[in-house]
Amino acid sequence: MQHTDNRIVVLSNSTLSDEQNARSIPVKQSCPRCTKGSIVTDPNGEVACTNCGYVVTQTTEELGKEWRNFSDDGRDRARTGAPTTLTKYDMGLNTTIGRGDRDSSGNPITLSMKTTMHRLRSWDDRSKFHSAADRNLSRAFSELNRLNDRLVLNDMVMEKTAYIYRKAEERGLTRGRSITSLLAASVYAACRDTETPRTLTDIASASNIKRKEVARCYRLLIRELDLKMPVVDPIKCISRIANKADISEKSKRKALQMIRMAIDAKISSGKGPMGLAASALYTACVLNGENMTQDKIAEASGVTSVTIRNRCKGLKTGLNVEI
DNA sequence: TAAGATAAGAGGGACAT
DNA sequence: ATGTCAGTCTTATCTTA
Repeated sequence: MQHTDNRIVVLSNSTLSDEQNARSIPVKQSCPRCTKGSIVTDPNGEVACTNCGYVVTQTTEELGKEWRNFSDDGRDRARTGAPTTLTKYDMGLNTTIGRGDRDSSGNPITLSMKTTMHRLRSWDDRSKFHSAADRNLSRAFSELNRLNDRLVLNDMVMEKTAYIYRKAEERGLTRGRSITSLLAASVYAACRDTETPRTLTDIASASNIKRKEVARCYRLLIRELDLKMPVVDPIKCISRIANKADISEKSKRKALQMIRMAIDAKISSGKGPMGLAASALYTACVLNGENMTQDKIAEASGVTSVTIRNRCKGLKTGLNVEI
């Protein structure tokens, strides 16, 4: 809210920062109507004149309870049901005919009414999927739940996956492709986007789809939906591998330092970040005299020991490191 | 047993046709 | 659209210390 001379401009609270809000609500201001009383904000958030009761704002926040009571005994405090989510084909906003066999007054319903209700319920269920797209989404999201069981994804990734899949469905990318592979690709994209550490191989094995198929669909999504993915940072890979392989803090720091040098020396471009991180860690361990084999790091990082050796060669020549 | 070397092959990106 | 090419990464196998 803003007071300018004797005009009062009411602004939506959301357009103001907290600081602005704090500054713009006056403690005392003379009333624009009676000019005798003063405008104050009462405990309920209502801004009104103390003399004539003139309310100067209509956009006060509701400060009372936000739940409602749907039962007689007052204990069933409900809000508005489950939150909406993109991971349901109808965003969780459906209505269903219940399965109870009593009417609204609690009396048992007759047998003929029971069969009628049963028939109505069937048709209600059948009419749920309004389009092929709804059916597609419904199947995709039940698949998503299965994947979630195996990959343990958080809500953020789930919602992001659903968002990406919906976009893909809108663009007609589902035509001629299996739901599962496109969904797996969406999951991978969501993981990449939220920087959740899941490899293509993880997702491929969880969804029983060949790695290259998931990769192909993933690239399709990136291309068709213009998705911008954060670049996988070898520095982030370092701590992941180090944790998995139980590598000391000292070697971790050393590896980080080497990665930074490698990036500066421009010998990192075109190389897989995991291989780079793995080789830096291995080299760091050797330099610190830690007992660590290439195979252990290879296992922890998901690249082969051959790759580690090749990257090590590059690091040695590029950074003049002697082992 | 770990490390290193080598070979063959897969798959994708860049580029030319 | 299709083919070629350089470069990366993988699997497999063998040698060396």
